[in-house]
Amino acid sequence: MDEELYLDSEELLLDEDELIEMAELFKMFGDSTRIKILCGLFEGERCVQEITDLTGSSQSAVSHQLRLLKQARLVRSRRSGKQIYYSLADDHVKTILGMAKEHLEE
Amino acid sequence: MDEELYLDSEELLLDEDELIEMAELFKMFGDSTRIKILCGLFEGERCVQEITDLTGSSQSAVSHQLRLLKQARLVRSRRSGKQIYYSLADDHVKTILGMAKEHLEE
DNA sequence: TGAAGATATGAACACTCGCTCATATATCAA
DNA sequence: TTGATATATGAGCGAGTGTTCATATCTTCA
Repeated sequence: MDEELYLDSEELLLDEDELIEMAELFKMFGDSTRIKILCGLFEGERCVQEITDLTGSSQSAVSHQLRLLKQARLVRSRRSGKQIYYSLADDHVKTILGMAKEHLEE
Repeated sequence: MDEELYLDSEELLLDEDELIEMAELFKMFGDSTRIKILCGLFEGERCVQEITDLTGSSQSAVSHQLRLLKQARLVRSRRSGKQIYYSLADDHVKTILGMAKEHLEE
């Protein structure tokens, strides 16, 4: 059994659980609606209605996706009156998307 | 129509095509078999048989995944006799996986 | 309390994905 | 050429995904 994979000089080790966790994380970035949402939050928090307008998807679709993004701890939410405001949970989101852009530009 | 999304101070702009391209890229990372394969190539090129042993998947499954990774330009291949050796096409792969690991460790 | 607005949720459906199984292709050695 | 080894490929299947539609929940205001 290869329970752990030794990866490189940077000591990147992954066991079976981390592997699955990592795949789950990347799945979140693997949909253009979700990327739109995440990019829409780059400049700061936005309520669902704003995000819906931004992405051009339906309110329901956006809400379902926001739930997934929240479960993956990529976004946070806070209620203010009738609206719920979402924001990026982590600066790594920006970094990861930026890295991907660089890759695609080659 | 929001044909372009202005994203942040780092000038990350994405049009509709780039958005889809980026989602396609991340989909490649969204499966633990493929991550295993990519990680297995961190230290250098390996032939299909080695990769198959490394991942614990079937030869056929690995071959299918390698084809996808190649289409996504994440790996290259070269033949040497009966074997075909695969290697990472890009150092960004390491960087992206490393970034994800950092994110998960928080 | 009741109506209206904002968001979330569940069911259903079409579509995609990753696997297996069988088979094809390619290369080498005898 | 024949057989053996290495890899690729196509069909088919079960599981998962993203959307829509209808409806539920939560909040404010009158």
